[in-house]
Amino acid sequence: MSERKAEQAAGLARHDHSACIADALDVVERTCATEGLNLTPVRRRVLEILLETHTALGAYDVLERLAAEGLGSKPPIAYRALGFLVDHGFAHRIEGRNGFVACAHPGERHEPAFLICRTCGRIGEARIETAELDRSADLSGFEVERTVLEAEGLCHRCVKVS
Amino acid sequence: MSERKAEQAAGLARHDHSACIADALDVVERTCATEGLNLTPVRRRVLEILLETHTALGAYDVLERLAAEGLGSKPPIAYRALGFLVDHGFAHRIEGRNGFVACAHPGERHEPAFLICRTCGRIGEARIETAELDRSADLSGFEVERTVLEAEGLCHRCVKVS
DNA sequence: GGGAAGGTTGTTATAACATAACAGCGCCAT
DNA sequence: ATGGCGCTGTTATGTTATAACAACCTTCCC
Ligand SMILES: [Zn+2]
Ligand SMILES: [Zn+2]
Ligand SMILES: [Zn+2]
Ligand SMILES: [Zn+2]
Repeated sequence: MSERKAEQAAGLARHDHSACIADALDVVERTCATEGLNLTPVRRRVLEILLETHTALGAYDVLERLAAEGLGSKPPIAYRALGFLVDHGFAHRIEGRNGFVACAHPGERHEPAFLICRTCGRIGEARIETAELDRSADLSGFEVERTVLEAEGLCHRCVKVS
Repeated sequence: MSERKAEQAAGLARHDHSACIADALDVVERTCATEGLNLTPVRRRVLEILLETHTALGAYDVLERLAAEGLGSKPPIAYRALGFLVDHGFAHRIEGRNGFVACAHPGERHEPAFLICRTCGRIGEARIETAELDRSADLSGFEVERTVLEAEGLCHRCVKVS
């Protein structure tokens, strides 16, 4: 340990969001192409909807958008598309909010960690760090398969305001 | 950093569970006494119910038990008691399961981390380690207030079986 | 072509989780 | 005694998620 560099969480800092969306879509399209995944119109549209904002959207929020566009109006439509995106790492579920965000690092194998602003709802995605938990798990003979790490607090903007 | 010792997660290892329950109840009772908290019959009973098992119970599981004992039959009864326990650190919410567990370290100020077995459902509670996340948060100017850390996998028993 | 298999969508219905809002009651301090 | 406060009781409703099955399409094989 020691000199590993932490990096800024993606999504919270000022950035070119149009490029952010275009890049993500591009990576997901390529990944689906090379891995034989079927990025259907509904799935693609749900990804676009998630990409519009760095906040967590509920399945029913997404569904409302889909319905307005004639792409489906029943819960399973939204849940299935979201399930596809989450299963393949193109989106993540935010447990603390019963919601979903587009992945900020699609195509890179990673375990995500989130910084969630309780005021404005914006979410930054970092990479995970669980060294001590892993040690604790080892001691218990526990085999970790998946880790949920969500930090709630105030983003740089909302800290100033409060 | 460096020589900090990781500890085994509480709850997964073999232990004297009767003592585990009695100790927890005792600590909570003392804490309530010294802090002027009102550990009412419903609240105490809900804590006991949670303490019976190191797995996550849903609010409706708890409610069923309460109802069978004539202590209340409507959702708010369970949610309010669970809310009290969580607010004062006597129980924790497990986001990934929409459930609740009794705290394994009541009375000690701590941020919990959980090891959740996907097969048997047992949950171990460790203390948290988020050094790198905190660094990442700092870089983003993010002020962390609360952290959810839940690792899912196989406990030592279930690893052997599979 | 016929037809089975697999994958996606469409739809109904219901399950599971959570809270708003208000009424009533006991306690206790003014 | 009465007004405030904290807790419980209750109704009603809101929100999130899934089971189950029907319909349709493409692919692939006979
Ligand atoms: Zn962006
Ligand atoms: Zn914010
Ligand atoms: Zn125990
Ligand atoms: Zn297990």
